[in-house]
Amino acid sequence: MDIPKTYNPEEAEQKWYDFWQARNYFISAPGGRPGQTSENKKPFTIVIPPPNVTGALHIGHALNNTLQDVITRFRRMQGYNALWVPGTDHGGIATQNVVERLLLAEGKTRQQLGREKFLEKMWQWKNESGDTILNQLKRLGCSCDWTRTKFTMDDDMSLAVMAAFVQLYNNGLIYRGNRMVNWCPRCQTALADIEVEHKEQKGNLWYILYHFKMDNGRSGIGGSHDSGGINETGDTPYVVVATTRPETMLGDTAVAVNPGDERYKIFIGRKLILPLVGREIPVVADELVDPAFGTGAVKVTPSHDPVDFAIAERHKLPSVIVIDEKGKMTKHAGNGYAGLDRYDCRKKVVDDLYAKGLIEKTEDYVHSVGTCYRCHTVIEPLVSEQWFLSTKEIATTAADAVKSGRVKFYPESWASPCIDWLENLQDWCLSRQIWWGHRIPVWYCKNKKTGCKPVASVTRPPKCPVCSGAEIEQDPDVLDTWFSSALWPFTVFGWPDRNEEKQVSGNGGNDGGNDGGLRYYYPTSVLVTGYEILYLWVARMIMMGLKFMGDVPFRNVYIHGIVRDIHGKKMSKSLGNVVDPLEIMKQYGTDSLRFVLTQSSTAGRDIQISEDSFTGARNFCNKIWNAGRFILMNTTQENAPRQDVSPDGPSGASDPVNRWIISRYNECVSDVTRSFENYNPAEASRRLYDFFWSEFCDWYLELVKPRLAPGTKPPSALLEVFIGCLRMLHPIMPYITEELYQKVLSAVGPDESGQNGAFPESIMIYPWPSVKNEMAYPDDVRELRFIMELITNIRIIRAEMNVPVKQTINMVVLSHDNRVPDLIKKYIPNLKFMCRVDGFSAAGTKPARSAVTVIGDIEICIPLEGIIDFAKESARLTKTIAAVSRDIEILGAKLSNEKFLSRAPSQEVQKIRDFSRQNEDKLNRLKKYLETLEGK
RNA sequence: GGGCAAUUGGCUCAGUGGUUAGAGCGUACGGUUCACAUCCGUAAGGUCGGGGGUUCAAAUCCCUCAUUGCCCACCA
Repeated sequence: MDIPKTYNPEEAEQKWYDFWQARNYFISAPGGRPGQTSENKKPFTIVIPPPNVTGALHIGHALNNTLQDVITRFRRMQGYNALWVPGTDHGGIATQNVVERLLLAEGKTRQQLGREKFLEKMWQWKNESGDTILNQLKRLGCSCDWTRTKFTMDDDMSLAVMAAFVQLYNNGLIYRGNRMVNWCPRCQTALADIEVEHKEQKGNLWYILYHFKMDNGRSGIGGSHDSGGINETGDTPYVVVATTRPETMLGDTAVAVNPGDERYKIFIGRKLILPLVGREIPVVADELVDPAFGTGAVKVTPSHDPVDFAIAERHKLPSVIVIDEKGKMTKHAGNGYAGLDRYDCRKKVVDDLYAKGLIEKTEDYVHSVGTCYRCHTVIEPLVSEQWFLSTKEIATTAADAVKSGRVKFYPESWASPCIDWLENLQDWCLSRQIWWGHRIPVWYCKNKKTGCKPVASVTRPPKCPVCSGAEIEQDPDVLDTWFSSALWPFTVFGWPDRNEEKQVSGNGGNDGGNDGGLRYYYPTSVLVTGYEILYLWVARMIMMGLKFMGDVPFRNVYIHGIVRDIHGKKMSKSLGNVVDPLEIMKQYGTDSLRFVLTQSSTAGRDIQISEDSFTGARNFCNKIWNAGRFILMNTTQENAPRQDVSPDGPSGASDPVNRWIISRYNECVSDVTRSFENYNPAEASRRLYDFFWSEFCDWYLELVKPRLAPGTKPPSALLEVFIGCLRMLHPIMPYITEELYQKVLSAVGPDESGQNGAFPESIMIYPWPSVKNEMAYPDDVRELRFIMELITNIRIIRAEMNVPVKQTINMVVLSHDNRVPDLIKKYIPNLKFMCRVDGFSAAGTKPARSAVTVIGDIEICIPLEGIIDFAKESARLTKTIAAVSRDIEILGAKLSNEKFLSRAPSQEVQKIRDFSRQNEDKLNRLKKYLETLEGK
């Protein structure tokens, strides 16, 4: 077969992706995929963390989706009815912002367009570019069931969101209230607490004088202020308050102190005159005030600070709104300030206070300010009427589910932050003052006189259902985009419509995917996601899943980190350190990208990569490719095996080399399977890399070469183990494995029956390799290990003694084992191979027997028998004994080498003696310990 | 202020009580007709952040300190 020297990814990728899709391999229904007879397979389900429709595939998506695909493909091969549900999220504010920016480029705003027209634009944009990221996922090889693709604002999905809202509303868990919320002045909407990002910012702490109202009515401004927080010495006593936001003082309605603070006790209840404004405000006592901060007296601005809001509620203080929803000062800010931007106003207030001598001092102060997670504008806390979800009850249930292990986290360390968050959760502000999203399904009676209560309903009632007559209007706000996301694990399966249907039958019929399979697929098996949306999304899904489905949405959560550049910096366009997965796929192949991401993804930890990382992966692809090339060059229709790995192949059982590689292969299967099952694909990929390259290629293929004389059949293990490796590599590197597998298929050709025997039509549906314990050959493994060590030692000695490669030498091998001569004959039977191993290539004229001569035994021998017998009591101890006894074996080998090294420096000899002594010590201590055990 | 994670060779990372602590990249030396120079062979390079403890045995478990990063919090 004519195979190019290097693997060409681009050629293979599109071809095989189309091939898989054409055969419906990705499709899953409760009864299996179309054309598949129902086999009572267990489901294995993943729902995608839906990327925003705005998204273009970045490296984070690539990591997230590669991991999901690896797990899905693995489980599918393992015999599960594997389903990976794809979809996209409407992305609320983020998406609206994108379109608003586009509009702005045309010089328009959404307000100018109006709600209806603007939404048309949104949909138009969504329809044009919303599939971009899904197509990029296909490029990445994702084996999603595309027939189930969902969008959070699809009609059925929207209805489900409405239904969820109405149910919560009717359960009394959703309420409308005037509360302090995080307001983004740029996005012009409320945000949930979790959507606020806190950033350290340099600022100032201004110490402002608030004078007491004098009995005679004077405000006392202009008095002396040479002392600290309180001044009563002059005729104008005052209190000093510290603030980082002086502009909010215009809305102050009190000054608060801690009730236990002796300094201020006598002032509680007295009146102050608010500087610049002249309003009378009281001094109140509240526990929330920290006496140690600033002066211990705090200004209270109920409208613009959450703590102050709470204080005001307790003390029934009035509130004055001085900042509006655009971040500008209101008319209540007073003359000279109204209409100013909040920061301009801050400056002016400070200037004015200075001018009046009312600022005691200014300190530099670093504090964290809340910013909008979508546009990074500084949040303004504002009181406004919003919809809230009361979370206490459902969050507690969710926390319990995590505590009891109904949801397991990988790594476990993420469980407790999740529990903590749930247990301290404040009510969730659900409403957003934007247009793109699920409009809140609450309807108000237009007839104000009747005083009808608002009604929540999935569909629009024709008239007000309360007074059954008046026109109605819908609440203008939309729901937080994360509300629909929280419902995702069951709405994608058709909730609520099919909630009841399939409960009894369990394994529903094969109706080609019309049935969402809610009860069959839910709870899903695993959620794969980054830790950055643990609270935003994961915790909320658990709450909603338990609320609506009565069970957790997923049994396992695999948390991965974020991808950083090689210096540990976050990737960003402005830093220019972005690794573009599309570019990587183009340059190195999709499999290289997937391999790097899989291999470096230790659960829960960030990974650092640079473009260089992909060179190694590409080389690995090429290694696989060339191993395949070599094997295919030796495979024909006549000599090909037609079954899974077996020692009974034509020349398999008779040759210890094959028994060795089969044993090692079996160990590899066992390890890799366990790693995948434990959600550790990184470990699996490293194990495969090592086995394939360092054992299969470096040793087995080299050992096999001399056995491939023209006219002989290659050992069946050669092809069988190779295919086995391809199968295990397939979840990680789907394309190259399929490409090579297909080449094998055509080399093998159909058997007598006209079929490919045991070989399925695609590696994707080839059942996962099983461990065959009956094919473990520990004796052969031990012997081969010895031979490999021997050959390595010969290489070392040659290199150390600067023996040119082409020069043949006489070697003496010392061993304590008199089977060694036979072993060497057995494994290195002919001259050609010997020369290869030794690095002789051209001048290998001497026969093997004179190149390697074996004599004698080693001198060092410490009796171990007694201890070993005793140690049988404990496997752990046996392991230790094995370790120590091996120390001594190696010591023997080193001492043997010493004889070769006729010019070995005395230093080296000393090293060996030290080593010997250390091991004797180790052994003696162990002996002692064992004796004490025996005594007990 | 609270919490979590990390600290292993020049770099990026594996390694959750037991063989001589591993790999990739980088470095040095040597090698290509015969699957692969996207390759092969060999080497150098680590007192596993510091200190203390538990243990026959510690990179691994405990305590403590240090440094870095992240998350949370009503840092006025």
